[in-house]
Amino acid sequence: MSVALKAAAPVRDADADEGGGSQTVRAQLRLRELILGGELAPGVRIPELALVERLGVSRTPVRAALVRLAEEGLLEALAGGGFAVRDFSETDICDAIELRGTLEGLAARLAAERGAPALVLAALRDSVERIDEVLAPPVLSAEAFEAYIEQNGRFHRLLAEAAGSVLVQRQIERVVTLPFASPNGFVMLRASGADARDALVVAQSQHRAVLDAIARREAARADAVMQEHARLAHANLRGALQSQQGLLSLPGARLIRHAGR
Amino acid sequence: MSVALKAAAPVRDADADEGGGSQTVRAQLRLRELILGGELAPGVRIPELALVERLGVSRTPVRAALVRLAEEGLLEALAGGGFAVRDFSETDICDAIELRGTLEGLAARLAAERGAPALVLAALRDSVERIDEVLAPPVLSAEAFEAYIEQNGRFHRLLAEAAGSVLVQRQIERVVTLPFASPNGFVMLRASGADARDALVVAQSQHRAVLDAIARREAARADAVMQEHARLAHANLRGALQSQQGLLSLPGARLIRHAGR
DNA sequence: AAAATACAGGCTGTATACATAAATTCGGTC
DNA sequence: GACCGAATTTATGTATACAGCCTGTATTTT
Repeated sequence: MSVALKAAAPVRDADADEGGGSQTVRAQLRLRELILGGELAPGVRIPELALVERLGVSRTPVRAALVRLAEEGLLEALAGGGFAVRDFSETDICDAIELRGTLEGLAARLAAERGAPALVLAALRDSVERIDEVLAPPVLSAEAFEAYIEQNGRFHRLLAEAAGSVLVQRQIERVVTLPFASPNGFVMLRASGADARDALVVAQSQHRAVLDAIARREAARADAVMQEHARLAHANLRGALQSQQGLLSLPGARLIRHAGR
Repeated sequence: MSVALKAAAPVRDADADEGGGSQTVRAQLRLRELILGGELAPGVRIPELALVERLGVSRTPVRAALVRLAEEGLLEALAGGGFAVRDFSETDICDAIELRGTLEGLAARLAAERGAPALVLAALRDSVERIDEVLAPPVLSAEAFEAYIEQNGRFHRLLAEAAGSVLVQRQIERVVTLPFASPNGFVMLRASGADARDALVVAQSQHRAVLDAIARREAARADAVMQEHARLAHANLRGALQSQQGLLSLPGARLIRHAGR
């Protein structure tokens, strides 16, 4: 009973002091890593005590983290109590991509209709320019890909902000939490392909188009372009599903339920 | 310390045994009622102990309910810990309506593209027929309004189901949780108006149009009609904001932050 | 032999006790 | 009289103890 001996111990324990936040936040982050890393089998109940052991915190923050991640959609609440890792079908992934496209389209439309804040617009322009620089050389290095992923993520975050609606922003954040729905979800597994740069060039042209549409207040165009932008991920998904080994490199690949099982 | 005396008492207490579910679910429902009823001032921190007293359960389920409702968007997590009731601007309400329209449009589009399950389609038809019956008489009774609200809610729930995507369904449910974003949000405060029946007739014509579009697999039409359908709420909102007293009758009216404050 | 029931084990849901951090108030000093 | 600091009070975050429920297994009965 090493746990029992810890009674009345100071909160800040020596072991596992990685995250900066509270125990709950740390547990939530660590647990998400565990899920996305595929270390917890989908569908089977996760005993809370197992997580207490693995995460090094007591049941209360574990439980809080479980509830949070269930609301996030990564876990499902079981009938007899407790939680299990959700698994996602191919259709679910398509839906998630479509959902992101729809919501980002809405964000772009609202930004165009109402006008985005000058600061956000400037940041968006900066983001696009930086991606231009990244894509300038005819062959991309690994660092270039890294930089693209960072700026791409920034662009999409800024776009969600540009709508000026916390509600829309929250909703987008929630969808993007699912690993395959992330704007960067399928980017990395294209890194090896010969047409890797071409795919990013196309995506970047859409970035520029959306930005232009928002600046010119062309709402319908902004919406349409952003929806199409998300659909790039569909093509990437199809490609990834054919070359099996590519799929395994993306975060949360183990959560995908294959037809066989 | 009446609370302390309850120590080791059986879980099923005699008092406040309304809801059937667990303590947490009961606390969540009761707390939502409290928030929507405007009994908790927006912006100020809610002491957990106050809720323990009002809800008659211990801190653990109270805390769980707080976390759930924060994820739902009705509460905001404060910087120094704890939670407070969120308040919503007029823009937020518009956004919520637009968001619902966009997501329900997506659901309708997906249902049209992929084909809705026969059972769901039949239920949708039944729902529309029942609303037809409700709207048949030239003057509507209070019971008729009640019946409309029930069937309208059923129609929208079924539509979210018709897309065949749990992801989309969940997302819609989340938006609808906000009182003013509900499909029935502004229906009741039109009950008194002279053109009350006319508004419902228009809405019903759109119900029929969406259903027709889904059945004929006309995806773009289904999407467009559903978006326009949600925009009826915009007009209702404008009307409600002009005649002040109407606003107070809708659930969660106290959460609306007025320009003055 | 098969099915149903009873028992046991473990797990979750719930309640409370404790420690730490924050806010407010009171007292002292400038 | 006003401002700053310290102490007290309170509230949250965390840990654990307890009780009911579900599940799985074994035994008994038909």
